[in-house]
Amino acid sequence: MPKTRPTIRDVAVRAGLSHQTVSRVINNSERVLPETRAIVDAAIAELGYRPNAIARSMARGRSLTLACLSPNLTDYTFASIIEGAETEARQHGYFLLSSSVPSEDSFAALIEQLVPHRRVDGLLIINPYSDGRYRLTPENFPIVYIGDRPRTEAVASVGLDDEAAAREATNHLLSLGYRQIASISGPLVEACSQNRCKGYVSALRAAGLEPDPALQLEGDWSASSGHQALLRWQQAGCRPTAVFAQNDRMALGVMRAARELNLEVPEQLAVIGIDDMPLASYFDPPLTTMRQDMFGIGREAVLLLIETIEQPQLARRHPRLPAELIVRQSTVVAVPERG
Amino acid sequence: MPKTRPTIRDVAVRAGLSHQTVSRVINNSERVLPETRAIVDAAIAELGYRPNAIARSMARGRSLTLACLSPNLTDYTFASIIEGAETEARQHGYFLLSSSVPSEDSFAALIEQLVPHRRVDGLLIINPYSDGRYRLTPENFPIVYIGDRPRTEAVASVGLDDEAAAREATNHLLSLGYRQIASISGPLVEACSQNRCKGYVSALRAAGLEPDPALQLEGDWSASSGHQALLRWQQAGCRPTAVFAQNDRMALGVMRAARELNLEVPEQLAVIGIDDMPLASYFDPPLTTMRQDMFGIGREAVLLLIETIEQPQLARRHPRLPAELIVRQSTVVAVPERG
DNA sequence: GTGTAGCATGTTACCGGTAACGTTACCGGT
DNA sequence: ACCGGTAACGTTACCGGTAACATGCTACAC
Repeated sequence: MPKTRPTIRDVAVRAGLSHQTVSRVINNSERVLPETRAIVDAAIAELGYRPNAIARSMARGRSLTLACLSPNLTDYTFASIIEGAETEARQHGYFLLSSSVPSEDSFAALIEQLVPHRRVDGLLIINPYSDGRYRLTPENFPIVYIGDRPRTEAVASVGLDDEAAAREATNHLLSLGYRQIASISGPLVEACSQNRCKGYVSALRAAGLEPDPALQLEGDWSASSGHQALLRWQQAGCRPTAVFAQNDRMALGVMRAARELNLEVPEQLAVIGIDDMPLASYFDPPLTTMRQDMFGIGREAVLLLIETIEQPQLARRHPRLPAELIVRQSTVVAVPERG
Repeated sequence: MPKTRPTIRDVAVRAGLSHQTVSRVINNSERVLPETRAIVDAAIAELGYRPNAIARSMARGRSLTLACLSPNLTDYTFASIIEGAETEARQHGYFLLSSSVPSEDSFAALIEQLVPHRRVDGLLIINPYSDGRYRLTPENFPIVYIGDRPRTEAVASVGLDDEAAAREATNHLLSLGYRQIASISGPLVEACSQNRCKGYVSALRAAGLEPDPALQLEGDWSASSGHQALLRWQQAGCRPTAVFAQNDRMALGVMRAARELNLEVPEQLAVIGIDDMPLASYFDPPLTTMRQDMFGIGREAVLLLIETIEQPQLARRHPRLPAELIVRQSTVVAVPERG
């Protein structure tokens, strides 16, 4: 039993053929007689040969590896995107390196390790505009942005249809009769937050309501920022009857603040979020939200990236995926059990 | 401006030296005169040369890549472990492929793609005993198990000190005066669940109490299994005054069921979990739990794996990390604000 | 019968590094 | 003066594949 794995030349010797013929067989080339192929296949099976992926990458000049750079790996939205991307990548014969790059510095350092050294064939970048990292992305290299739409050409992107999702969330509240609808956004440097604000405003205007600037606050996606927002409205004497939070965590913070203020949800304050995070249905009360298909966004991102790698001349696309309204008890009082 | 990146030979020509001398410089070999090194460094800088990682892997026979195989990437415990592992790996010059392998089949397929093809130098396997995947792990290959302790030798492992964590959780409830303490475990096929049960039982015995089998149920880590557990005890006429759930999600399910049964938490039912998941402090009420350092477990796992790769002769270690009690309002009634 | 096209397979070079060994020059000891 | 040792650098082979071109054979047209 040999300690080192057999190579393509070992198989060739065993089959009594050249290593090039073996290469043709493992690459499904046409130019091989069926009986020759059978001989090679038998030799491969007998020796337990598997082509060395590194050597293949070396010869082809492609690593068949992609990387996904995310602010962190633990946030459920990012993790879902990565899971979707990883699944799709594997189906296309690629592997995915997913890396946590909290700061611009770590982002720059990782780019330097991945791109000039040819470790990966392409990059997926989540939330490139959350800080200055978009300025550090390499040029003339296959890249797909996830979340925000690129401000430059030659980079594809994919994300949620933020404006439509926000409009639908706001319309849901409007259809239930709420008129004093407050909004808490993500950081406004992110186009994603801006677009959700747009959707909120346009839904109000379409209903004949003029958006009140005092009812619009900027958060940072965290539960505590949602919590603070409601307290601030309270202190300012605003009395919203409903809150549209641009993500579920902030919505949860709002509900926590409501409890502290002895406001019943949804009777005195309706709350809607975006995401449908794992335990949203276990919140108190269960959270109405716009479900985002983050897994699907990750898959789509990889499809776009592979397209960019294999067909560089194609125009870059920017698909937006729809969100789905999930009605729970944070906007509608519980209905009696059926049956 | 050349389209292809410069190679080590381009640098050699530019420096008027051999490519081997350039190789010595980029590998910090001793045997180079300082002035020669300066010439090479200058040539490298002028050409913007970066060593090709793939070629290096090829020549050295090592990919400098590790893989982490996890049932999924979205569960916060797994994601934290992966983030810790990825961070530590990068600090040691390795990259980490993290893959979602929900089933035994996908696990086997991925192992086949990674190991015989030499894509990675070692494997991190999360929860190998949650199903039969431990039987599919390759032999004579560097592996570290995360979670359960291996039933075979030659594999290192790292995880929480489950028994101690469970003992401390139970002791916390005992110290508050609770005596009817129920327990809901993870799947009992996982050693981790078994060990937490052991800790629970030993704490009760140490307090002079005989554990009641009727108060011990098996869950599956999901919130709904925690929910069902409390309802089942209720139907069976059991009246626990406190519940130790082996993770936070099940604890959340218990609290949801308590609300449906109009049981006040913690006045009529105290609840403690394990993990300290991100929003545990935003649960209603905020959840008392044993904080698990999953990030640290991931880091430690990579250290063990690199040790296994680089010093195969060393005996395998099995460190266990401690948990930390985080007291919140699900076991202790809210204290008045200080100040 | 011969030129030639086409197919199956072989030979050689190459991808970009590293490793082993070779060469040269200089040094000190006797 | 001769020898052995060693530092500094060069030459060649090699890692395990792929790509381009070469070869030998068969079939067919003229």
